Amino acid sequence: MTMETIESRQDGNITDSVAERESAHMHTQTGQNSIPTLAQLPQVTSPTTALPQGVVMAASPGSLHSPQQLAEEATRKGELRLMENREAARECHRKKKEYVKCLENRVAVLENQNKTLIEELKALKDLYCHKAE
DNA sequence: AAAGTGGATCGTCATGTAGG
DNA sequence: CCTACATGACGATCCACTTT
Repeated sequence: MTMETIESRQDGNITDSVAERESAHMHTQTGQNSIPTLAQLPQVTSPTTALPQGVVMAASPGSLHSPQQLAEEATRKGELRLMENREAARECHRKKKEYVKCLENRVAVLENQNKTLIEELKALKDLYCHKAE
């Protein structure tokens, strides 16, 4: 792992608040038959998409000439790409987690339905047997 | 108390895909 | 094509819990 990674790592505190947000959202997700696909899950556009400190907008491309300027531009682009992908990964992880929760929810619902149907079937069988006697 | 372990979260890289 | 975005895979780190 790079130094940049280590320095930019965050404590679990942030994830705690995210978990809270997600569980709050879950309670509104009680629709039975429609499990959205991963791609259909809602985007949460966080306000953190602003450029981080230290990432400076480039001058217009036409003003870059020297090798040094080109190198700086390349570095800047690399940093920008990393930052954007970091955001994308966060969002992707969040969506995946939500998707799994949806699936788990669905499993619970189906298990309940199954249980109910089994009981219903048993009751009907009993009824039928008694009538047959 | 220290070491070990498992789960959760995050960041990075590689790759696929859609839109311009 | 090129670019931006989404996502799977993977490794690093943290944290809570258990074992020694």
